[in-house]
Amino acid sequence: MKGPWWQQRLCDYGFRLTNPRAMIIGILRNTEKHLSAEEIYIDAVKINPSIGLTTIYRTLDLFTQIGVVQKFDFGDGRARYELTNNPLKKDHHHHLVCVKCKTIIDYTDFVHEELELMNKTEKALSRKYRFNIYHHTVHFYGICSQCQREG
Amino acid sequence: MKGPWWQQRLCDYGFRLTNPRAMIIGILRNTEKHLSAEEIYIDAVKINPSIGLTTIYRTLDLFTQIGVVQKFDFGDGRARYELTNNPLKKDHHHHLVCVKCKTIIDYTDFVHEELELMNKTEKALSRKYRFNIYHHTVHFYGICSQCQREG
DNA sequence: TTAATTGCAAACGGTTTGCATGGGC
DNA sequence: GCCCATGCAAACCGTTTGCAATTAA
Repeated sequence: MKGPWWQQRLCDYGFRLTNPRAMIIGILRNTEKHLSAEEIYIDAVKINPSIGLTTIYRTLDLFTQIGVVQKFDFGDGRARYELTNNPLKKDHHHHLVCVKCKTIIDYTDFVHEELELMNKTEKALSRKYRFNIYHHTVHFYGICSQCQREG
Repeated sequence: MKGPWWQQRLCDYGFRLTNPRAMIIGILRNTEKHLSAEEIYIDAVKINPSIGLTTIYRTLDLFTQIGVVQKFDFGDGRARYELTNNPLKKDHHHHLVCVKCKTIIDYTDFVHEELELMNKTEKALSRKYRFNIYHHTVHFYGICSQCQREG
């Protein structure tokens, strides 16, 4: 085979389980959470203690660029990643964020209605701007009830 | 007057123009851009050379919490701020982001339709979760046409 | 005279980079 | 042998914090 591994077809990755790519995909496949690079690293070390955090970052960056994983920013100062089309995930990224205490609420209200519009918008934007769109986020920012009470 | 300045009514701020609050509001009022803390600092230094970056951060954080400014994260590693209800701004935060070259496109398509749904959702979420919502963002992530071409 | 505000420098924390080593065709 | 991949340590960079000094009421 010629060229770096990620330019080859993704489905025929024939590497060992201790391989960074295999580990990261495996870890992300088995969780419903949004894992940070460090959380993935902690899990990866259990499989292959000699892996480095740098490799995790580099692999995740590549995966993000080729669309295998999605990178999210929840405003807590660290990026979070999840596998594209993970069947375990409901895959809705609609959040209520408190700008004071940084609490994040995953809301599920109106998601159906929103998704309908989002998908329609996504299609139209893809066409118009020739973007290959992987995912979207909807964030509402404000003050939670707790913080309102505390003035 | 008793208590810290920000617990007093905001409209009667009677401080000098070299005061951090006055400078930041003035700077944000006169731009259509999303400024980062450092960009605001650079402008502020022109008015009052003795101001420190720390004060900019602290003031912006307070302004964000009391709703005077809105804090945005565009994924470029630095926070960006803008004045709430700035008449210079169209105030729509709907973006297309390329995960490869980090290009950001402000799209205006479907904004009317989206805003309608967003406002409806905002009202319902406010009520249900007792959130005092200031603003929202809609982000689509993917690969731009340029980056698709470059493989 | 008491509390709030500020600037400086240092710390912090997540991420990136330089570089030398190691591994796979 | 030649890329490519990897780990380590150090650098990076936006942001936060400790603290002493200053300012405002």
